[in-house]
Amino acid sequence: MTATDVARRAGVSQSAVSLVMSGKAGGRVAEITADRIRAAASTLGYQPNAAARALRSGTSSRLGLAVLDASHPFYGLVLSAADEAARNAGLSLSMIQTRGHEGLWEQRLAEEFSSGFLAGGIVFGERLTPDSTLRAWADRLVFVEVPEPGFRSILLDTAQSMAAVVDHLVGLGHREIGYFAADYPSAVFARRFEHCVAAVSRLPDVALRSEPTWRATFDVETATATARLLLDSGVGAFVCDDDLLALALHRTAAERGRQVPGELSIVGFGDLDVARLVHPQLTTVRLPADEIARTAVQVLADMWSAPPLPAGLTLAAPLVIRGSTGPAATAR
Amino acid sequence: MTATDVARRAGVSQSAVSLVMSGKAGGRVAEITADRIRAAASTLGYQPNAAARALRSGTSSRLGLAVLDASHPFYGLVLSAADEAARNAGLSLSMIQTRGHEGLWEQRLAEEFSSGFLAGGIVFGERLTPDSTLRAWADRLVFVEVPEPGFRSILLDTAQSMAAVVDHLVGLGHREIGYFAADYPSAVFARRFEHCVAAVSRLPDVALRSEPTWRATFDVETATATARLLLDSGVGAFVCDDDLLALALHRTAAERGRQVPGELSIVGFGDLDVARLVHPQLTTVRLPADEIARTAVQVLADMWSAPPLPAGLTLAAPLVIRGSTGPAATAR
DNA sequence: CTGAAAGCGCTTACAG
DNA sequence: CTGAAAGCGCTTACAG
Repeated sequence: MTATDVARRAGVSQSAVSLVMSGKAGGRVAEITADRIRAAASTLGYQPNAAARALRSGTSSRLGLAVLDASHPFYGLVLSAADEAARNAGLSLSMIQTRGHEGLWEQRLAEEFSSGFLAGGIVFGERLTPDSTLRAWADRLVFVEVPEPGFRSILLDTAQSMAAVVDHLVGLGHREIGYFAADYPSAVFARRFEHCVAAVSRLPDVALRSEPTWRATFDVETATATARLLLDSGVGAFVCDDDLLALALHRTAAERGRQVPGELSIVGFGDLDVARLVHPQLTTVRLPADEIARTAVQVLADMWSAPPLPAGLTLAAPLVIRGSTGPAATAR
Repeated sequence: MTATDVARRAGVSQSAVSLVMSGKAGGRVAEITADRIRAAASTLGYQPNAAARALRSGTSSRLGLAVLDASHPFYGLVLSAADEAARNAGLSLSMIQTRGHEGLWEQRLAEEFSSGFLAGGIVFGERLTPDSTLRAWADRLVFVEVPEPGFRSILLDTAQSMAAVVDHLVGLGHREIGYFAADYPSAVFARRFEHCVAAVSRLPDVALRSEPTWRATFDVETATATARLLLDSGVGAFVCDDDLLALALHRTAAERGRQVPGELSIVGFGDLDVARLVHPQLTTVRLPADEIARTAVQVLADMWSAPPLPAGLTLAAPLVIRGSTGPAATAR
């Protein structure tokens, strides 16, 4: 089933079929002829061959989305939102997971660009290696959450978020704040911690406590083991790099009969659905997955259809106050 | 950067480059020549054009994975596991979300087959429409969780799982079991409910209660609203179509001060990470995302390299007993 | 407004 | 063992 088959059936040339099917017929094919072609294509169930189109034109209508870890619920939200945004823009979406593809995902993405598979790409929370082949496609890439010099980026105002988190806890009377860190090398978490340090250092009489052992991967067992250390520390308020870590702490506290928020305040990062599926519900920083995804898709879509947006955009990540934070025990 | 460039640099023909790069040179190209070609390709950073390859050969090394809803954590696990399994088999993976693409995902998948983009496809929890264009690719597709006549399938033994769930609850003294249903038209949930009905009907003196209003989408607000109805019913044990529904019930019970498992037993479906991030941890049926994904990838990989596996495989989905189920209040 | 033709970068018989 | 050549199904100047 090729354009030639459709052309034969409609009694026209293959070129005419191509023009009509690709929507570039405007004024170049008589409307009545175009109708005949569309009817024939529909009858035969014709679908243009994407490989041939990509090879010949070097373009496609597909976006690539690179995420750290497809199994983390946050990226599920991103993926779903990006899929919808892409569909609305007449594009389709292809995901690539970078974790487990270290040193390979850039090459694979580059290969898909040079093959004409991808029109653009969105990279979440990753940096490029110094001599990455991807650097040749700077005009088709958007980086999210971690800025990459020379590329467009969409950042989150986590400085602001952390200031709100710290102010909230201090307002509740907490003077010592612990930090529960994610044990991954990603720059995303490094930035969160730095911003928390900065937010605390604005205030006199407030201390941020972090220990080398106060870090965990998102694996439940590991996170739970670390959570026990945090509980033993006696610190009354914790900021966590991720909702999953916050929930591990939340659960371990419940298991030990430590009241949340009476004896322990917990703040997460992400605002996953599960942040509202525990009691008390989790106070957390909302990372706007849908807004990020929509914006990233739009930045790419605009690259070839409208004046470019500014190279760097920063989105707000607001603090959502729920039940897991409360007055410091000493303040009551 | 094409094969011709590499050929020029290595002083050979473009055909020789193609043979070497595609690994089909065995005995047809002198080893010393092949080395020269690989060196030249490496120096130039050559990567074969996938679109040209797909167009010419009609084959690729990419699998398509269709899931209902990329934002549900379960599919994150599936995606991540399938990605790893595909990588180990020398394949890559492309995801498509069916929710939001109703009536379109089949067409898109078919288009990718006919374009030579996809070597095979895995379809999760979906049925084909009667005259789907995908039916032409029966030999490249595997259906998961919902059988599709004429296609290979990987099923879960949910009949067995539900029997274990019901026996567990009955063993704890529960004689009335409520069913918290997922409000989606998918055959997946219809099967779970049927199997639960069958499991209960084996036993005298045990009743399954389900009401038209006892159903919810996975949206936290909706699930919570329904959970309140369930709590009002006075039923002491609930089987839920999904962990997310179970957690909504779990949380709502905690909010109202209803003891779990003292006054209410809850069983989920899925065994997501979050099932262990609440207190008490959730008793649930473990859906083996990793095993499913590995098996599906292997079935497809074997299609073109080994004797085919039996057309239908059934994997166990074991009950994992944790803290959210306990003796019936009346039994104590 | 319409069609014949070149060519995208590969793979793969085929001839040497 | 090596290379010249056809052809996958499109897009896109180009000629009419």
